[in-house]
Amino acid sequence: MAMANKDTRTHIMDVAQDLIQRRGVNGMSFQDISDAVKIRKASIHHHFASKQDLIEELVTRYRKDFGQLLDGILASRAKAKGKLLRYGALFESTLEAGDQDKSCLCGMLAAEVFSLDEGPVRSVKGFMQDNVAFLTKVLKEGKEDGSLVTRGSVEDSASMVLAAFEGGLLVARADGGPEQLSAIIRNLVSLLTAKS
Amino acid sequence: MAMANKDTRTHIMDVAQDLIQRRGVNGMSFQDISDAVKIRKASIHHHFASKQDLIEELVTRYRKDFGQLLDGILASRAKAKGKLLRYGALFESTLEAGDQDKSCLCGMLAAEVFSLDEGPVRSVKGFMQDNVAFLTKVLKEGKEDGSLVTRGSVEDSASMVLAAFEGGLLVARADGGPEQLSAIIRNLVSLLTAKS
DNA sequence: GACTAAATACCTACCGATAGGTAGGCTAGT
DNA sequence: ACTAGCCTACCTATCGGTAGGTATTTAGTC
Repeated sequence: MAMANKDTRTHIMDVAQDLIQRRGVNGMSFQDISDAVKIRKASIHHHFASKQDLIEELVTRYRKDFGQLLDGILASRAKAKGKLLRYGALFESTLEAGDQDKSCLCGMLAAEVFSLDEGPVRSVKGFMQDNVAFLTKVLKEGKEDGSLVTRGSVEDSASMVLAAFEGGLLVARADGGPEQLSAIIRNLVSLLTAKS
Repeated sequence: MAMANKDTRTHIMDVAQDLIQRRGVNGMSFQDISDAVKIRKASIHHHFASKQDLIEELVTRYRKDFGQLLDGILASRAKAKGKLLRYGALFESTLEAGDQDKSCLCGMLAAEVFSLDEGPVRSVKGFMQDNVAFLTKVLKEGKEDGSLVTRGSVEDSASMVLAAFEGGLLVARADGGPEQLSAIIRNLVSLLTAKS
């Protein structure tokens, strides 16, 4: 049939994403994928023409999946503060998974952005903008229902929250572990919570 | 005499640090250094036995230099909020320098922490702890003189500020540029400022 | 001051390992 | 007969690192 073997293809993508989230783009090689998927290195090229193509599909999928999670949070009945905590839990679950050493895919790619082709770079930027847009909605909502407070422009606050959570992942992974990330998230959400 | 040619040695370190801040550890090669310093690749090994040795010296120097800047801020007559802004300016100046594409050295190394030997990892952790310790002092001071407010433990707040600034560098470099970083810093400092 | 010994700072030439990628063949299902 | 999916075998480029040589400078001794 016309479509590729979805299992192997997805397997390759899953393994590659995992490797990038742990070691970064330049720390991940086709040989690593080959070893994990138990397929010859050359066979990977049957599914993905080049490394950059693989990365592009990876970040596109990640952005889409993450976007759906954000939409789910937006559509939930939770109050704005609850939405913010659920958003934070996405970052926490990334670090808590497996060997507690994974970062956000787009956070890693953002660090190594100059090793990326135009396509992936656009998608990484898009991911950041998606997150800022999401957070802007949540913070606005919280301002209106009186559960959250911000200073300055709401968009800037949204950028700040994204930066804190992405940076939290970075700092916690290198130093304090999942507890530090949780503490960071709790601390910022608390700071954004309106006094009762 | 007994000491190495300081000029070349320092030149290598400067170039290597620059490359890592732009492209990351695994995106920097001895050949890149060779091209920039105009020295044969093999000659780099005369000054640094291995890549990890070079990285180790790099991060040690960075941590020391950054620590002196932090001490300078602590010793200044500025109020706590002013110290926080001066601290933020350190991150801003990193991104604003040159082609506006440099990140914090330790932020980059934190992302690629699993490509590092034990020595460099310890130093990166130490850098994070230095920064949290510094921020804890500043935030405590601000709490006492009434210029800053925090919620929860001051240490957690310090972690959060570090995460936000490191993450701001990451996000801004990939997407919104120096203006986004400045907005993030301003926004968080404003959020931490006591109402007058 | 002249001669020697050693160390410094670089060089050319090379190493094995690995990087991403290509060519072409085999096999099984449509 | 065709194609999807995987294979072996191989390519060139580059990686970090090594071996060994050559000037040049420094230090010590007569």
